[in-house]
Amino acid sequence: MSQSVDRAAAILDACAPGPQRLTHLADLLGVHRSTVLRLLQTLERHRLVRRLDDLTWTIGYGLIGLAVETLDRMDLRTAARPRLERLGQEIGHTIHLAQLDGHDIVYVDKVEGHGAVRMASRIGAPVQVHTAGVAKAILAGLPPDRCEAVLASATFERFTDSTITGRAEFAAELAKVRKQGYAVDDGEYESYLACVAVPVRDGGGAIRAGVSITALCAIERLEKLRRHLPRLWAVASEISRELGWTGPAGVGRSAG
Amino acid sequence: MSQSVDRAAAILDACAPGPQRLTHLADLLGVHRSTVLRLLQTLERHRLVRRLDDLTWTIGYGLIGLAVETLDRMDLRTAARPRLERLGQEIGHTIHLAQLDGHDIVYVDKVEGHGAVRMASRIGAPVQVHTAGVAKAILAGLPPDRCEAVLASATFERFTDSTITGRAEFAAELAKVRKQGYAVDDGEYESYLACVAVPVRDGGGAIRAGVSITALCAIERLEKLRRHLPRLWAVASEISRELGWTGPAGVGRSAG
DNA sequence: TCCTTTGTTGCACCATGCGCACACCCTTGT
DNA sequence: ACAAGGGTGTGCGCATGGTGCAACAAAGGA
Repeated sequence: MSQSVDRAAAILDACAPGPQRLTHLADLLGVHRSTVLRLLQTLERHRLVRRLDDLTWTIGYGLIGLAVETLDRMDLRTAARPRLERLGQEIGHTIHLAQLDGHDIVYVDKVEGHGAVRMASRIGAPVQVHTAGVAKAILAGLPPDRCEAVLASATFERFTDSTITGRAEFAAELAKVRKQGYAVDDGEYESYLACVAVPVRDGGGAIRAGVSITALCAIERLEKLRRHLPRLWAVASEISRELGWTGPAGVGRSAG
Repeated sequence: MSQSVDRAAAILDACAPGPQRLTHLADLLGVHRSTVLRLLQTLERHRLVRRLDDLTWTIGYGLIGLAVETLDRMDLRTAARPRLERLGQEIGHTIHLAQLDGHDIVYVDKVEGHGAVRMASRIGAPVQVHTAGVAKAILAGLPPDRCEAVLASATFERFTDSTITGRAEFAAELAKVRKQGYAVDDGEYESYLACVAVPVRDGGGAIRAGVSITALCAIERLEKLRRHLPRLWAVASEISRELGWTGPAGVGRSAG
């Protein structure tokens, strides 16, 4: 492990929520401000941070460029993006695409809904594995050992009255997802949000990703969101095909 | 300067174009593979890189999250995004938003056009300062010393027959931009692309950003793109107002 | 005008980062 | 079945790079 790189990474983490002063970063890291300044100067040289006019430090465009270049080259996103944009245009709700990443599930794409309210979810951020529809859609399609590995770190924290907090109860929920071919988040993370989600298959037919539609309950309750499932299954299936999957055609539990 | 952080940053740069093997990164950096492995392990711990199933290394979701979080918090982007999406929806061409960053100009937002062809421009990437319309729109509005500082590193490389390669010629072009209130790229970078651009003002009235419309000449030549200028000036003005600018209302040279 | 805070730099010291040697794993060829 | 080649991963001793300190500069507020 490299201590200097560790510190540099901590500086980057600290700068993402907003520009930070040198002395604040030194306090945060517990090192001398001359140490932080040298780390910042090296990060600045690579455009990973930049210094603003008021002498605060923020994330640099070089880092942003690395992230955007990486996202632009992801097959899953390339296959999904135009389809998610069209779907978002049609139905007007927030669309998420998420992918398994080791023992995490992360958002990899997002199409904002038409309404005045924006979801706080963010590309690159981890998904709540025990509440998010898209997480359940993926977990339900994983081999048991892989599913267990992802859930090993889950705390099953109660967020609302609807949150599933028991592991046995959650296993039953996943069995239900496998049976019906889609997952839901029925106010389990935020009581006023509802979501339906379906899995996306990779070229080998394995489930590594999922796509979801989320809406405010005040705008569209879960029952009405379910009406979009045929369309969502179709989108998932198209994405899966573009990734090389050659399984059964059509909508429903076999799709995606 | 920190040598370890320098190397870690070089690893990140190398991974953005695509996943890389350990031995390749060691060759690239000219250090021992055990050195690279330890740097990678530290970067992985902070989710700045991730290891794929085939043991190659790629940019991690943690880094992507830092970038997206930073972009999401930028006032300029927040003000611009819904307006650029609406404009893109209306006219169907690629829209760019770029901002001055020290002595560089970088793309900070982009709305893809409707057509089958996608522009290679990328958020976070630097703009060609002597050819891009959006760069000329910004440069024309800078104080002379600031403009010179940006141009100091420009090479005025000839890309097409239309490229402006003389500094005096370029100064004349900027004078023209000031006079007419908009800039163009008339096949100066790629012969088959045309673009119109206008500046965006910050809260204090200074010009630090610009917005542009780009199209394939085969779809819409420069003369027709000019017809979108009233709409583009209006968008730039709205963005400027949301950033706190209180200057003259209306379209034309005074706008944005 | 003075004090405080923040940012910056040169220098000496020591803790960390380095490469080496070895081990392990996987694939390919005989 | 075994050997060879290529790639990855780790423990350890040592040299060097990263560190904090002291001093200085700049800016802002009392």
